[in-house]
Amino acid sequence: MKQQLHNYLNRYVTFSEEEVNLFYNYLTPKTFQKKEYLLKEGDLCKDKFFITEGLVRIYKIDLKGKEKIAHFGIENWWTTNMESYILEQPSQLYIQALENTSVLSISKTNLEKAFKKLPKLERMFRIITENMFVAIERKNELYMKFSGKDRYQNLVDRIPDFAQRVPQYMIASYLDITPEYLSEIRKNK
Amino acid sequence: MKQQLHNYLNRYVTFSEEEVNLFYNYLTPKTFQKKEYLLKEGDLCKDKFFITEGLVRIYKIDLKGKEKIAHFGIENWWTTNMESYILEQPSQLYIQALENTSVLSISKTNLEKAFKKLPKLERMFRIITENMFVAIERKNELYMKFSGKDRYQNLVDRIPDFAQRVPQYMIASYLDITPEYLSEIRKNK
DNA sequence: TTTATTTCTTAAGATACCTTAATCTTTTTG
DNA sequence: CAAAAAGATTAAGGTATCTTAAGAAATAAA
Repeated sequence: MKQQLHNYLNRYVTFSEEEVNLFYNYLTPKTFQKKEYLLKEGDLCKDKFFITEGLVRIYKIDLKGKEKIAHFGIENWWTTNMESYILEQPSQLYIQALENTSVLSISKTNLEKAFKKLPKLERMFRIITENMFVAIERKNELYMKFSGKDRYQNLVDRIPDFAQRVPQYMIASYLDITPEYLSEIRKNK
Repeated sequence: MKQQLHNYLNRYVTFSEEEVNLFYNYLTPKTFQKKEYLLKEGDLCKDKFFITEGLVRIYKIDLKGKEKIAHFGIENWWTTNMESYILEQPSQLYIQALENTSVLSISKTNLEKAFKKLPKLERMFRIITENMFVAIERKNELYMKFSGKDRYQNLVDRIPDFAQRVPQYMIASYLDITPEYLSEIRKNK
C-alpha cells in the first residue's frame, strides 16, 4: 500500500522513501464494504481519499428524487467532494463504494500539516488538481458535443470493461440518460 | 494593476509588497481589442491569463460547426485552456475577448521559475485551481439537475446584469440551448 | 443617414429523450 | 433451493428542445 502510494506520487514529483513515510504517517487506511458510504448528503466532507483498491461512485439525488452519478473513482485516484471540503459546507453528494474498497484518507488539517513539513506535496496536489480539472473538462466537452448515444459509444470504446464492473443503470445515470433509453440504444446496434 | 493583483493574491495567501513585485516581474501585460483572440483552435496554450479588465469567452466549435461556449472569464479571474496548457497539446478551444480586455499573462516556464523563487505561489495556484474546480462542478450540477428554462432563470437570478454585457445568443450557447429556444423561454414569462 | 451587419423573434415540423408501467432476467439472500 | 431483491428490456405516448427559414429589430459601419 505504501509502495503503491510511492509509485503514484512519483508520477508527478519525485519523493524519497523517507518523504513518502512522512506523508504516509498522516494518512489513515480505511476499508469500506460494497454499498457502504464514504460520505453522505449533509455530512461535512473533511477528507480526501486516495483509492488503493476498489471502486466508488459520487452521486447526488436530484429534485425528482433520482440518483445522478457525477463521477466514478477507481484505484490510484483521489476522490472527495471538493465543494464541501473546500468551502466547509454540508455535502450535497454521496460517495459510495460499489465494490469493497480500500482508501488512504487524510483530513484537511492533517494535509495542511503535511504541506508544512513537505512543501513538495503542495506542488503535487496542485498538479493533481489540475489533472482532475482537465478530466472534468473533458467530460463536459463530451456532454456538450455529443448525444446520449454517442456518449455511450465513447465510453464503450474507451473503457470496454467498465460496463462489466458497473450495473447498466448506473452507466445510464453517468451518461445522463435514463436506463430505458440506454436499453433502447443498445438494442439498435 | 499591480495593486489589483496584490489584492487578489491576498484573498488566498498573504504576500508582501516585494513578493508581489517579484511575481509581477514574471507577468506580461497584454491588451486585446473586442473580438480579438487570446487563443485559437490549433494553437498551443502556453499561458495563464489573469484578467484585470474586460470579458472573454472560452468556446469550441462542435461537430455541426456551431459555437459552444464553455465558460466566460471576467475581471479577477484566471483563464487558460487547462487541457492544452497542461498536456501541451493543440487547443480545441478559442478564447476570445468580448470587450476590450487587459490581462497579465504568464508562460508555463515563467510560472515554474516563479514557483521556485516564491514557493508560496505554488500554494496559491493550488488553491485557485481548487476553486476553479468547485466552480466547474457547480456548473455541472446545474446542468445535470435543471432544464434549459431553469438554467436561464438561475443565471438571471444570480447575475442579473450579465445578460446586458453579453448578446443573448451567447447566453443561449453557454446554457446549452439554441437562441431560438431561449427566445421562446423569455417570451413565456 | 443610409446601408450593412449583427442580433432577436416567430412559427411549424421534426427528433432525441423521457415517463410510465408491465414483464422478463439475473443476482442476492435466507 | 426458493423467495426476494435488483437490474434490464419493451412499448406506447408525451415533452423539451432542435431545425429550418423567414422576417423584424438593433447596432455598427460607411
